[in-house]
Amino acid sequence: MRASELYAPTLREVPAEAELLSHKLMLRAGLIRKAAGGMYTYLPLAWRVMKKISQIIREEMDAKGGQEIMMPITQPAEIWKESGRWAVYGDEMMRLKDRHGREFCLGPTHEEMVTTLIRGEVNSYKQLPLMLYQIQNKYRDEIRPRFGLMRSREFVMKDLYSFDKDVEGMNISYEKMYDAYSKVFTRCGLKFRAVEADNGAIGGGHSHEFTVLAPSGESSIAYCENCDYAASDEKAELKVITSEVEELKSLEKVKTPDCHTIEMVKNFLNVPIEKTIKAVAFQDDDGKLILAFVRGDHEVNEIKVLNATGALHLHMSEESAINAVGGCAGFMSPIGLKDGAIIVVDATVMEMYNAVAGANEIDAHFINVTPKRDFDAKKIIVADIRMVQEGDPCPHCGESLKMTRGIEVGQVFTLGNKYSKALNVTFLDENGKEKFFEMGCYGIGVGRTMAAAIEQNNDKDGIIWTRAIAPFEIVIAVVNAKDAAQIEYAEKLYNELKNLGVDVLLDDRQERAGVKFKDCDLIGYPLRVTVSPKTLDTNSVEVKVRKSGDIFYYNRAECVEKICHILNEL
RNA sequence: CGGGGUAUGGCUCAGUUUGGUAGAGCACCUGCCUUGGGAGCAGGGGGUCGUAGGUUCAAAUCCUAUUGCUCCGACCA
Repeated sequence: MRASELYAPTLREVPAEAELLSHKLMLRAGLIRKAAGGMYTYLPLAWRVMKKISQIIREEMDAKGGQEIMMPITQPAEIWKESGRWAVYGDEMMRLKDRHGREFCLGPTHEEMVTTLIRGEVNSYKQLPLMLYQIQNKYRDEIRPRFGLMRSREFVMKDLYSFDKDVEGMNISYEKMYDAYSKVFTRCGLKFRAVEADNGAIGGGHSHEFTVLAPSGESSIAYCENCDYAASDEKAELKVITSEVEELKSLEKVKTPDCHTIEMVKNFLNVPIEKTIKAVAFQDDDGKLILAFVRGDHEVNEIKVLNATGALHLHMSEESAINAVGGCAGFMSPIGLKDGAIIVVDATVMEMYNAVAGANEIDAHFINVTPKRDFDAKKIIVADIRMVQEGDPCPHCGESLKMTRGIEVGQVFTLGNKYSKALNVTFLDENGKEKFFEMGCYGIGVGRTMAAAIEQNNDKDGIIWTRAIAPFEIVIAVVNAKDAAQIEYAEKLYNELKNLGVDVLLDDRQERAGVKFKDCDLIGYPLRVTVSPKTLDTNSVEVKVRKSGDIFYYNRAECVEKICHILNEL
């Protein structure tokens, strides 16, 4: 490919619409252009990257027995009504009607499609396991598309669906996909973690999110450097922190004028923050008051509160609800409250001795609170309800957890028979018994993977592609393209490399050298070979590694071999 | 859906307060010059100022409505 023929409109200035670094770089480097909110055209460079990522995915899916298919983007409403998700999916689903008024949607996902595909066709356990996948556009009418390809309304996704005869088989398929995903993201040169995730409404099975580590990511994860443990911040389990047993002092009420925050109480009474108990008041959808208590230096994890109480949604409570049970905002504790509230106490709080907690009256706190003694065990729920913090012990090995942010690029989870049951799709097992398929589904955002790679690999000059997914592996920059000698020299080298199967771009544009160098750095080809009057004089070439900035000079005779060698190291 | 911002040439923006007939830089075209880090000189093309109403002798500018985009929040496989 010649740069003079390549459609890659680079920009000097950043369009105002972009905020995220990867988004800015993709626009500036001429990778993408916006068509509408959350919808982008992939220009040649981006599409080359996407094709390379897709190919890696294909190879790894096929290696596990996956078979590629292509299902329609447009799906009939009937199957969604049958599974019950036509109503559940809400505004996020793009809906349309044909000329006869029949309802369709643009597929946000394809469980219904693939499950009904095999309905009546796969009838025997002998045909299992089966893994089908596609790489195709998905549609989700996001409330707020943003960050370019990170959160768009139309996006390219690989989705694979596994069908097994039993849970055991399903778990094997899951493990295969977990392994395949690790290989895919490793080959893409990404630093990532497989993060334990919540299965949410589906429940029961396993779920991992494959998260690329990047400070700009939308999700926050806790991970351990000592073992493999990693979990989303909301999912991260926490062990009880025990404190040294102390001699119990008697409960005492003290005046704490105007001390309605933990910080003020701590300072006023001059106690360490670890000796204080904090209250957070929620109400569920029915208006039921839920009081959550954690140690003063901890934060409440709302998801865990939901799980502990069985509530479906939480919002901050009205003051009147607090007053109704004899509480007092800013000065609350479980001691002496009237019935009517669900009280959830973090397990770590139950291990505290002689602590400070609210007295349920204005400007007063209790001191010497020992929850084991002073809280009414019959009226409280004890559970892990705190949010993980940096330095908390790993639930697997006990080492300190680290916190980081990440971009979710893939997810694997087991579905069980949720969809086969809803859509009534069965087969006959060894005993001639009718059974529902045990399914799993596994997604990778292709565009998001590309964006994440940029987010993780860039510098002030632009993108730094890893070789495996670079739009071109090498660019040959001709300093003066009007000089026939340089062009001729470069073309010869270009052909040699091309014949060896190297993915090479010849920058033969009649631009000044500075423009070419800037573009090369911005687009981020892993290797740049420069042909100039200087190199011509010495019958050599200059090779620059984008990532390290290292520059090498090689004689013409040995340069092809040397270039291939460097390439293999990248 | 709530709150803010914004809309002027392909891009970045000025001009709006105080109405007077549209500007800069970059990009583009032509020529010259130049070729190791987004050069220089000269000439040139391109905008019904988001849209629709209204006020006015006169509207990019003031008023009303509407739409797109964007940020924060809520929400989110």
